[in-house]
Amino acid sequence: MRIKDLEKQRRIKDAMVRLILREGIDGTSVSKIAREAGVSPATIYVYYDSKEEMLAEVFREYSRAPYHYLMQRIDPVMDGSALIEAIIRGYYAFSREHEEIFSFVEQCSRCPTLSEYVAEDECSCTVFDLIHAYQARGVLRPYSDRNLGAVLFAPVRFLAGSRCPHSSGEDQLAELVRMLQNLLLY
Amino acid sequence: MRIKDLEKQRRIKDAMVRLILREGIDGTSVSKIAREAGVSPATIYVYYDSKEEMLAEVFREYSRAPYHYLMQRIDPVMDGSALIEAIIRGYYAFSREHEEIFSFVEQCSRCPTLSEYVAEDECSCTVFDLIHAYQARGVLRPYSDRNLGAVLFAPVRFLAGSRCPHSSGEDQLAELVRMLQNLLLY
Amino acid sequence: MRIKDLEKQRRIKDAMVRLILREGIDGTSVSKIAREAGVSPATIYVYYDSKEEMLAEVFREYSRAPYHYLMQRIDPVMDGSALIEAIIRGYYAFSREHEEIFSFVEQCSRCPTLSEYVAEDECSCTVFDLIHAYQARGVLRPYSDRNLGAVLFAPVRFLAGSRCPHSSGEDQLAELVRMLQNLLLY
Amino acid sequence: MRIKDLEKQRRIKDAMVRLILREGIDGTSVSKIAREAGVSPATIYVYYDSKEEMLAEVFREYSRAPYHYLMQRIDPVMDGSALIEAIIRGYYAFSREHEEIFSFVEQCSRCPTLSEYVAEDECSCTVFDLIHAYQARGVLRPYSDRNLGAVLFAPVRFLAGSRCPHSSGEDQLAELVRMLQNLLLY
DNA sequence: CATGAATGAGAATTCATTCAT
DNA sequence: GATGAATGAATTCTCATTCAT
Repeated sequence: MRIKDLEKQRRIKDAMVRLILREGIDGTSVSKIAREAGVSPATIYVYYDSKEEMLAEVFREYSRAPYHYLMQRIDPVMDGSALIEAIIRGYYAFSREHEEIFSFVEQCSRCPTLSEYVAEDECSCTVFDLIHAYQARGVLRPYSDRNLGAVLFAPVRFLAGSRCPHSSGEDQLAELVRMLQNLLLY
Repeated sequence: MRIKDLEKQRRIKDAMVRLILREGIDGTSVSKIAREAGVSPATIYVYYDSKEEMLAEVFREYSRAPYHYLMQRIDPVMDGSALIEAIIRGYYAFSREHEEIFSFVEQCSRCPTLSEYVAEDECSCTVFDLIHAYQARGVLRPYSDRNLGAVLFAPVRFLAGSRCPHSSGEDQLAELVRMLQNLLLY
Repeated sequence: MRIKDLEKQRRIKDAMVRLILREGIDGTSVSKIAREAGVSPATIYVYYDSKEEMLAEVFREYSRAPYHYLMQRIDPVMDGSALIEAIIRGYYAFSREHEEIFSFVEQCSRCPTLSEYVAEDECSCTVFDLIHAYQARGVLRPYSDRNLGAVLFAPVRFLAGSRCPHSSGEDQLAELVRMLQNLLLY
Repeated sequence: MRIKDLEKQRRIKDAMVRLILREGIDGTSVSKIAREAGVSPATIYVYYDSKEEMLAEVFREYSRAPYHYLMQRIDPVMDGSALIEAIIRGYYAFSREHEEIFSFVEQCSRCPTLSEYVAEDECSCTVFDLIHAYQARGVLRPYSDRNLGAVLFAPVRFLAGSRCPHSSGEDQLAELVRMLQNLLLY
């Protein structure tokens, strides 16, 4: 027997995510994925039981990705101001550097049949562990996790999603950082 | 004759939006819409040239809906604090009362093939006209429109989209209102 | 709209039955049926909800066919001897003249997923009404319906199914007729 | 080594026959058989050249099974009456005790692409050798083999195949035995 | 205007089989 | 001998759309 080719599975996953960025979840078929990945449609079913399961599984996996990326750019000795800046900029940077993953997760989150596979707050939990520490030290105001998530991540998602040509992304982001520092720091 | 026509078109629109809430954009076909609306598939093509155009047209129309709804609940003589509360609560109320429309617009916004049909800021422009007035009067801080939109609407969209059973929506919302009042008012 | 073409439905049914005679139930696919019928595969789904339902429906319909055919060749004033001969020969004649239907029903009857759609005795009930009359008049021995069915029809089915080149079908049949006359008449 | 091989082949055969009872010949695929047998699909091709050949080979083998079973329950010193009873009851008993094999053979017999692999009369030849002896001794009437086969086995096959809940199988069978004794004995 | 019938193209998935180990 | 991976071809079925009435 041939051993399972993890490299092949990666190609399938990448192809899927790339296609979904280009053509949307509803424009992405198993055969297109197969063609893009350079395998036979049947091969995809060696790795996943169905299209739905494939989406769900990859969705689950990639949901954590931005927060993971984020955490690698955060140093726990930062002061509160730097922390907020790092979160905002890190999250935004991820959306730029991993556009396909970002768009993929966004689309899955909005899809009624998929959204229930992933609980948003499980993905971001390590970030919140960190935030809780800053709250405990009296650096960050003690807002609830959901609202913190709402004001920290949702606005960046919005900026990332709706590209606006007549405004510099940098200035935009800098302003947003300031706003959230005002809001969240003592 | 005219009334009957509009009535039929409305049934089609409603059916589509209802279906998309239930089964997602990629689980919604023309025949299903026709069945749900109680018309023939062919009839849909009397009113729209193609599925894509139908989605785009209704997307365009409904994109404005939440902001329109909002404006009806706002009185220009409110003070800044009440204004922010009205915006947050109004937007949230819309997401509750018109769940299908809300979910439909969300899904279309994330779909690469559809999102370009609608420029987000055109939808909310009347709200921003109002906000500009409050900014001019020195009531609201002079943040850029994009960031204002980002912090006012995106967080509510997030709360509306990710139903969280173990937290009172009301408390959540009240806190968010306070946060944004702190952030945006002088 | 075009009106439903009963002629087209007949072509589909005929094509299916013909194919199943030639290639067996497991060698018969929807596309093959469509090609044989000269329609598009999709058209088949205008008339039937699924392949399974199509088989079941036609099976149900054709299960009665041999008995119906039989009854048309029987005259209630026949004596018992002639009745038995007419039943045997009529049933056999059907198997010759409608080979595809005969084989189709046989195959469906043996298929676990289909056989439950049709109760054998409902198909032959009019024949048994007749037989009961002859039994009541003391012409035919009062054997149970199931065993009567078993000895009247099953042997003919067997002869019809296993073509035997080195024996004249006619002599065979004549002997079988005599046997059953001996068995069933007083 | 040898034992292991035969044991594996047996598992494959059993799995196939079991599946065909449950899901019909057209619902039975090589992979399903492999899963049911606990082997790899590829392993099946170690023992058989193709699916078709596997079916044919097992069909050929199992076609003799009921008659073989039968012969073990028959004592050549029985009188004619007992012989007939033994044949009917033995054949019926086989259909009960080896339901899968019985159904498998039935399905294969009706399948145009398989039926030609097996000549029915070769399977039952030892039974007919016996019958011929009884005929020569003037115990059984000298009907032709085909018609004898037709009235002895086909009716039992019919009873075995169409389970009838509202009639005792035992009474049914007893009556059938009597009928055939009347018919075949002097 | 309205429609059910019809369909070519394509969807997801499974098939029988072969390959590489 | 035995296997899981891999696949081209085929499966059932749905899709968006058009046609004829």
